[in-house]
Amino acid sequence: MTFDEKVYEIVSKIPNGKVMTYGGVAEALGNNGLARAVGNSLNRNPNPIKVPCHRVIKSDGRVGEYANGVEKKIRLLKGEGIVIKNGRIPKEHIIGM
DNA sequence: GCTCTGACGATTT
DNA sequence: GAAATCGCCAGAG
Repeated sequence: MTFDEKVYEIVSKIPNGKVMTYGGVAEALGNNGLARAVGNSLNRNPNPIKVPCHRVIKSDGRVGEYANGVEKKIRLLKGEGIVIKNGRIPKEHIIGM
């Protein structure tokens, strides 16, 4: 299992209507501050269907970036019931806090 | 094996 | 609150 595989596994475990920070995914992997590496793996986005990469946001609550387009990412999140305020997501939606 | 680069994080000013 | 700085790990050249 490569690093990317682990990332996809964690991200695919995120329930509908909830989101997780890059740092949160990193912690779930067993490491702590490798948020960049997590986002990097998602950036290659090998399987955008299996892995809801749009449910992964920054620790600040902002959606961060998206290979498909930030606007698209926000739209998907809103479509799942996520409430975005001023481009930021309430921590209530974030898992692991 | 070294050196960038990157969907980031936390601290400090 | 916003901008700048340093640190972080993984992949590509």
